[in-house]
Amino acid sequence: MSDRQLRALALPVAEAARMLIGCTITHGETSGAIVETEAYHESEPACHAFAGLTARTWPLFEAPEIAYVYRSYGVHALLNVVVEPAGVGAAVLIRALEPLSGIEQMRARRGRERPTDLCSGPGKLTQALGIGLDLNATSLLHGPIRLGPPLPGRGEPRVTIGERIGITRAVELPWRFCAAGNRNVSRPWPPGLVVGVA
DNA sequence: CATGGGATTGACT
DNA sequence: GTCAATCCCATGC
Repeated sequence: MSDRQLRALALPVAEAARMLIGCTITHGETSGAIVETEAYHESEPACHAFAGLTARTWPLFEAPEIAYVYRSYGVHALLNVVVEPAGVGAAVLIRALEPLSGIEQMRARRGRERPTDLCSGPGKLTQALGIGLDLNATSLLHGPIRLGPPLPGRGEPRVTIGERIGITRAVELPWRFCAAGNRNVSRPWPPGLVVGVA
């Protein structure tokens, strides 16, 4: 992570979520570029931290640069980047990656062949990268999971902004960010959902 | 202490 | 389009 990237994690969560588009996630031999994120903040009821400091949510209130990994629907592990200063419950959900390396290992773990089936969803990408609940609250700077800056030569990705997916509360917040036109996003945009491009 | 509900996915009609 | 899997946690009695 560059100094600029590190400072971005202290920004308000929606800003951090947009900055993380294009950054890389690495675990072992597998890695990918982030193409879809969502912001979650303690002030709104879709965020786990809305419930306050509990046995489940405590990592959200730690200093940034650690992972928050939790079990979804009793089945999947979902990966978040904890952001904003310690004491503030906020995190960015990593919803999709563009596979970069270790693709054969991803195929083996996922039981799928097509590259767009490997990391095109928050539960898929943790399976493809071998990220489980045991990595909750671990450092994203020192590993085992590593967060890295965008690949050189790609330029600033165009980012589309819309409403978050799969939630029932605070649905109106425009806190979903996608690399424009990338085929690895978890779901295409329903007509009329896009509210802006950054 | 019982219960309900997901920041999802894949299989199936 | 529908639906089950599966389990931890938050909530409420």
